[in-house]
Amino acid sequence: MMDDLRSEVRKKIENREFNCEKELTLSLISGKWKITIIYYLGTDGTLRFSEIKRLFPKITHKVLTTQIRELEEDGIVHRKVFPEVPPRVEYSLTELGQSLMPVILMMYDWGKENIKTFIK
Amino acid sequence: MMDDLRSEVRKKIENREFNCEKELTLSLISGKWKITIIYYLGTDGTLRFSEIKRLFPKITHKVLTTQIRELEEDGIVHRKVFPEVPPRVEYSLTELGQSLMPVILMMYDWGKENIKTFIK
DNA sequence: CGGGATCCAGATAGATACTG
DNA sequence: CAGTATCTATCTGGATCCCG
Repeated sequence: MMDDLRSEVRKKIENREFNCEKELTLSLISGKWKITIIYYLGTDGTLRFSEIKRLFPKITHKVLTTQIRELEEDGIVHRKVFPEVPPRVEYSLTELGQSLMPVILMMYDWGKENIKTFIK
Repeated sequence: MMDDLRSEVRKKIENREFNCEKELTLSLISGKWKITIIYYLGTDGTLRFSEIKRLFPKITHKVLTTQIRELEEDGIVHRKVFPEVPPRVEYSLTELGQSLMPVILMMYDWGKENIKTFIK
C-alpha cells in the first residue's frame, strides 16, 4: 500500500476493469496534462505549484490541482507542504513515478521520430 | 500523408494542441480498448473483426468499430476487405503501428512489474 | 499561494435497433 | 459478417467564485 487515499486506478484494479497490465500504465499517465507534468518533475526534480502552472499557460488553476492530486493518489507524485505564510508546496516524483520516466522518454522519442508522418 | 481520412490526431497537431510529442504517442493509444487491440494485432499478426470482438467479451459491436476506425485513420491499423458474401475484413498493423509495439511492450512490462504496488 | 466547491460543456463510450 | 444510425449515460476538463 502507498497512502490512505483511494486512487481511481486502484479501484479499477480491484474491479478488474483492466484487460491487461499495460492498461494500468496507460491510465496512470492518461489525462490531458499528466504525462507532461510527470516529465517536467522527472527532469527538473522539484517544482512548486506556481512553477508548474507557469509551464502550462493554458491550464486553469483547478484543473492543475486535480491532475496533481490524482497523480498523488496514484503514488506517482509526492507533495510536500511547508507550513509558512504564504503557503509553499513542492512537488516531486516518488520512486514509482521515477520508474515511469523511461517509459515516458520512450514515448517522447517515438513521437519525435514519427510526428513527421502526420504532417502533410 | 498516410491516407485521405482526416484523423483527429492530425488535427490536434495542426492546431498545436499538444504540449509535446509524447502527447502524440499517448493520444494514439488512448481509448478504452485501443492499446490492447494494437497489442493483439501486433502479436497475432492478422485478425478478423469477429476474432477481435471475441477477445473482448464486454465490448459492443459499435464501439469496436469506432476504435478500429480511429486506429485506421491514424495510420496504425490496416484494413483489408475481401469482396465476398458474407463479407470478410481482416485487420493488421501498418508499419507505423508495428513501430509502436516496443513502446506498448514497455508499458506492459512496467504494469506487470508495478501492479503489486497498487494492491493492498 | 495554493486549494476547494459548484456548475457546465464537450468528448467518449455504451445500448439498441437496422442494413447489405 | 461487418457496419451504420440514433439516443443516452458517463467522464473529464474548463469557467468562475470563494477560502485560509
